[in-house]
Parts: sequence; C-alpha cells; structure tokens
Amino acid sequence: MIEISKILLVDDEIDILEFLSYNLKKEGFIVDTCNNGKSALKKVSSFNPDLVILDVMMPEMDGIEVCEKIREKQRYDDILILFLTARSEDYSELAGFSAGADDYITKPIKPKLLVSRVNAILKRKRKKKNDGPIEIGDIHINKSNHKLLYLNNEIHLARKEFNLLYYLMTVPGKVFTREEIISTIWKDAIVGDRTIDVHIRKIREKIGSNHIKTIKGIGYKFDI
Amino acid sequence: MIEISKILLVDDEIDILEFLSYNLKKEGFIVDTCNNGKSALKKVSSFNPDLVILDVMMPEMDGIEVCEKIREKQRYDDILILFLTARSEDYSELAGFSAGADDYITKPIKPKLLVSRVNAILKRKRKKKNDGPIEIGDIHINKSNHKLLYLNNEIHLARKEFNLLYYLMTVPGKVFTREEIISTIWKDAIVGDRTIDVHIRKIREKIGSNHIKTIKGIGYKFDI
DNA sequence: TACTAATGTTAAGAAATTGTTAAGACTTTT
DNA sequence: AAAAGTCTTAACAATTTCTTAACATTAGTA
Repeated sequence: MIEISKILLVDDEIDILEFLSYNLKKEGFIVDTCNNGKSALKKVSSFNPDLVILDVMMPEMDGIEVCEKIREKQRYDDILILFLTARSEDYSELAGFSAGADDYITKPIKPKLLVSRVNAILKRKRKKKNDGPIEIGDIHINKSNHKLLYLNNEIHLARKEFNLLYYLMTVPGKVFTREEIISTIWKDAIVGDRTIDVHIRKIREKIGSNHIKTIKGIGYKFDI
Repeated sequence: MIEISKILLVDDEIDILEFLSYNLKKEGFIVDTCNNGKSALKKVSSFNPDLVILDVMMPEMDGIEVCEKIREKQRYDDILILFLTARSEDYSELAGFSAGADDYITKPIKPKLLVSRVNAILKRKRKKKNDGPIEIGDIHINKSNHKLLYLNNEIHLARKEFNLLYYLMTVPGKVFTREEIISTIWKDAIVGDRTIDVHIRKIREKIGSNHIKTIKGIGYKFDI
C-alpha cells in the first residue's frame, strides 16, 4: 500500500509558501497552503493533513498559538507539527516543543534539508502508526483499524481506553508506572489521581480483570 | 549513593569550551576539555567520561569521525555522545545518529537547554543501567516487570520488600549496612529500628531464610 | 555461664494506594 | 440543537502495605 502524505503549509509570506510548496510537491506530497493562523485551523479539519508546517512568526495568531490550538483537540493527536523559525528569532525550541511541536527547521531553508526532515518525521509517524496488530491469548488488538477482539467478539473501547490498553500490550509483562502511562496517554495534560484507575476499570469491565494487573505503588501491567 | 557524571567537551573554539565548561561545572558535573579529535580519543580512555559532547565541525578529524571511532570500541558502548551543530550546517541529525550519537544540540547554545538535555540524557543512561534482571541460583528478579521467580514460581513482594531484595541482590555477597539500606530504600524518611527486620522477615518468609544472612552489628547480605 | 546488645517475631492499626460509582462537563455525531 | 458518547472528577469504600510496640530469641563476650 502506498500512502501519500498530506502537508499543510502555514506562513504569511507568499514567497515562502510557494518555495516550500514547489519543493514538497516535487517530492510527491499533497500540499495545501494558507497564510494565517485562523484559516490554518479550519484547513486542519477539512484537509486533514498528516503534517502541518507552521511559521512561528505570523501576524495575529502566531505559530505557537496555532500549534496549541491544534493540540487541544485530541482528535488531532496524530497530526505532526513542524515549526519554521528564523534563526535570529528568540523563540527557543523549548517554547515550540512545549506547545507540542514534533520538530523545527530554521530559516533560511535548504530544500534538501527540508525534504529529508519531512521524510524523516513522516517515517517516524508511520512506524509509530504501523505498530502492527498485537495478539496475546484471547485478545487481538489492532491500532490501524482501532479494533479489539476478545474471544473473537468485537469489543468497543473509547479512545483513551483503547490507547491505554494498546500501550500496556506493547510490552506484555512490563510494569508501566503511572507516570509513564500519564505522560504517554495524557501527554502534558494534568489529570487527577483517579483518572487512570477509572479507565483501567472500564477496560477490565470489557475484557475481564485477569489481564491487567495492578502492582500497588508502581503501576499496571498486561499479562496473559 | 551520589554519582557525579564526568563530561568530556570537544571543540576547537576555546570560547565555546569555556562557556560550556563553566555552565556544566556550575551544575556539579566533572568536566574535562580538549580541542581536537585526536586528543579527544585519548582522553576518552584516560578520563573515562560518561558523556562526550562533540562539536561536529572541527579541523582534521570532525565530530562524526570521532564518534565513529569511539563507537568502534565495544568497551565504550555505554559512553553517551552528544553533538553540537551550528544550525546552518547541513549536517543533518541523520548523519550524527547513524554515527552513533545519542542526541544533539544546535548552536547558539542556551545554557538552560544544554543543562536540561545533559541531565535528561544522563538520566536515561542511569535508568538503563540500573534495571537489568538479576538471576542468582533459584531466584530471578526483574525490576521491569516487577516479578520475582523463586524455584520457577512467581512470588509476590510488596514494593518495599521488592526494592530491598533487589538492592541486596545487586551485589551478592556484599554486606549492606543498615544505614546503607535505610538511605537507599527509605531515602529521607525516618523509621524505627525494627522496620528493616520486619521487611527482611517477610522476604525470608517468601524465599526461605537461607539467602539473606544477618551480619550482626553490621547489616545484611544476599548469598546463594 | 550469664549478661547484654542486637535482631527476630507478632499482631494491631495507621498510612498509603487503588477500586468503585455516579454526576456532570465536554466532544462528537446525528 | 439534540442526542449519544466520552472523559474527568470527587467522594467514599476496599484493600494492601508499612510501621510500630511489645516481647522473644539469639549471638557474642565478659
């Protein structure tokens, strides 16, 4: 299966948009552009890009803000975000990364570097995404179609439940600490103490309580 | 136990060496420097650093090459390598990572970012180093899945019990003093005299009393 | 041998951690 | 906009873990 990645470019300078667009299209990507933050947010939902390349410096809404807004919606969790920053700008990487960026490129942009970065980052995503189906005992879980089979019955899990179970199943037997779980499933969000437990409970309700074991004081693990 | 990490800085520009050295020493690291690739290789074996920070661009032997040479020797496998690259340079991360780097930082370097990266990378190393499974005789203990196998039966230990046994098993035969044990397992908490004993007892209850020996007046040790 | 300091043993309950529910806020779909 | 689904929280319950205190036993040694 060949997948062609969709890239949304956001910059207020038309020249740069055209330059980037030209170079990326040449490589076979599907590219859409816009020149301000507001329309970027709209395009994110309509164009459904795999990667958004954002200029940090823009009038009205800057790149950081756009990034944060995108990250607010969980449903855009797997959209990649790459920042463009002028070298002289004092936006540190830190600001970008803490807003949820996946990578950044400094201007002036060299086409080769741009393309290799974009490829690298998309490859990472695919790898992550492709994390194949996992079958353990009577449980089959498949991330690409978001399906869980338990004793050959299809079981519906909400998104967080699914991600949590899948995460635990990536390394069966390993104890995932609460910290690890929070930082993976909830990213930077701050959630209460009982939130994990409630999700674990819901999963246990659906697949029985033998598979997910509590290691008190440490975390949870998936066992056969 | 406090570990102070040793860092070797390699850069041909004296200014940068001093800048980095100053900032890292301030954080409590032991720092040594040198200004070319050749002497770097020598210092790696004499100074035995935990982390080498390498400028990519250097006359004669560049950072990539130094990195590759270090990686050739297996005995340096657990030395961490961090690259410094000027942003404009066209060395992509890719080249660095494929040469065996663990991370990279772009110039201009911000002290805060530098220190946080260095700490992060060293933490990773420590974690990796400290977590291996230990098998001694009929006892297998594995921190990552928090499992204790005794005569091939899985035995449940509470957290403190587990940590205590694991700690004793890290150096079989060594006598750990009560002080050492308290400061490792209980950190700064103040606990009564009998607390250790009670935990030792519970462990003995589960794995028999032959393995943990009391050295009266001193402490405990794990023996086969 | 008898004394003493150190460690072993036990059970109680204090403290810490996790489980359970249901309410309501928030999202997405219809 | 309504409905359906999802997520988080708070309060409380249940459970496990940890520490303590009281007393028993042991090993070392005077």
